[in-house]
Amino acid sequence: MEKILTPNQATPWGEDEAARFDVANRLFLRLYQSSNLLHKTGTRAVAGFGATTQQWAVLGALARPGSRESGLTVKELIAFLMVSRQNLTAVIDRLVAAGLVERLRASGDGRLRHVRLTAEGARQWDAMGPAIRAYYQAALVAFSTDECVQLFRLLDRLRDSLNQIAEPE
Amino acid sequence: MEKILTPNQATPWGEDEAARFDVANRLFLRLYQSSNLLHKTGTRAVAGFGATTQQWAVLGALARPGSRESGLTVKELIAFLMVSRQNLTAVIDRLVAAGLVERLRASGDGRLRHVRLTAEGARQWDAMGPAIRAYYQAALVAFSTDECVQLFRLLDRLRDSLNQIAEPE
DNA sequence: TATGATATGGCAATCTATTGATGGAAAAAA
DNA sequence: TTTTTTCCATCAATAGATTGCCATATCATA
Repeated sequence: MEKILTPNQATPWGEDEAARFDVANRLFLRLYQSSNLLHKTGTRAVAGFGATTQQWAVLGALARPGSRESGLTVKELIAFLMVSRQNLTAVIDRLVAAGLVERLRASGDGRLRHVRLTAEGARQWDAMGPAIRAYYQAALVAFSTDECVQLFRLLDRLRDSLNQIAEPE
Repeated sequence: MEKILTPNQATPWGEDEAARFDVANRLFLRLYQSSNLLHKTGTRAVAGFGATTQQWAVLGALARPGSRESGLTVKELIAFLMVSRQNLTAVIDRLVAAGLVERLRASGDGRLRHVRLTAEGARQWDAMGPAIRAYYQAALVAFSTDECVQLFRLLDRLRDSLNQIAEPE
C-alpha cells in the first residue's frame, strides 16, 4: 500500500507486485460477490417463469438467430456457457421435462445430439424478454453505455484468460 | 435491432436502447462465463489444500488484519461475501470440521457468534498464499495494473448495483 | 414485565456445479 | 475389418447456493 515506487527501474509487470496483488485480490473478491449476486438476483428476475439463471443462459443461447432452427450440440453449449458436461446434462434434463427444449439426433454425425428450443420454449423465451430487459436496466442503471462496453471488453479478456487456465478440461 | 433512432429527442439513457440491451446481454454472458470459470479454476488452484473458492473467500475475510484477532460475526461475513446465511453456515461447518475456524460467543452481545481463524487455519491460509499469488498472476497475465484497477472499479460498481436489487434479503 | 426485533442454528427441498468412473454409439483411423 | 477416438448419457459423491419455515437465545423497547 504505502510502498515507495522506484521510477527508474520500472518494468512492465514487476514494478509494484504488492500493489498488483492487492488489486487482484480486490478484483477477484468483487467478481466473487458479483457472481453470487448475479445468480441470486437473476434467478429472482425470472423466477416467475420457473426459470433460473442457468436455464436462462441455455434458452438464450438456443434462441440466438443462428441456433434457433437447428439448435446446438451439447459440446457447443458447453463451450458457450463454460460449464461441465455432467452439469449441463442435468440442466437440459429439467428444460426437457418442462417442455421448453428437445434433444434431436443430428442428420449427419450420428453421435451428435442437437438441443433445440421447442415452440413452447420459444414462446417462453419471448415472454421472458421484458423481465430480462428490466433486470439489465436495473443492474446497469449507474452505467453509461460506454462503461458497459468497457466492462464487457475487460470481462471478455478475463474470461479468455481463465479459460486458458481451465483448458485441460 | 433495426430500430430507427430519433436524434432530436435523445435522452441520457434511452437514446439507443437496442444497442444497450445488446451490450448488456454480452456483458452478463461474460460475467456468467467468468463466474463459472472462477469457481472451476479457483477451486483447482487451492484443491491441494482441500479448499474451495468459497472456503478461500471465508479464510481470506477472516485473515484480514482487522479480523484476525476477534474474527467476524456471521452477519458481517454474509455482508462481506454476499451469500445466504444458510449457505454460509454449511461452509463454516466444513471449516470448523477441518479445524481451520472456530465459533466463539461474543463478549458483549450474547446473540452474536464470532467466527475466527484457528492457529491451524492461520497456518493454512499462509500456506495457500503462493498458490493464490500464482493463480492471480496466471489469470491476469494479459492485464496491465491499470486495467486491473479499471476492471476492479467497474465490478465494484456492478456489485453495488446488484446488491441494491438484492437488498430485501 | 411483556413484547417485539435481532442473530443464529437446524431442517428440508430444489437447483447448480464439480470430479470421477462407466458405458454405448458412431465416426475416424489403423 | 479392427482399433481408437469422439460425443454423449448415466450414476455417484461432494460442495455450493437459494428459498422457506421453525426454534432459541438475547437484546431492546413499550
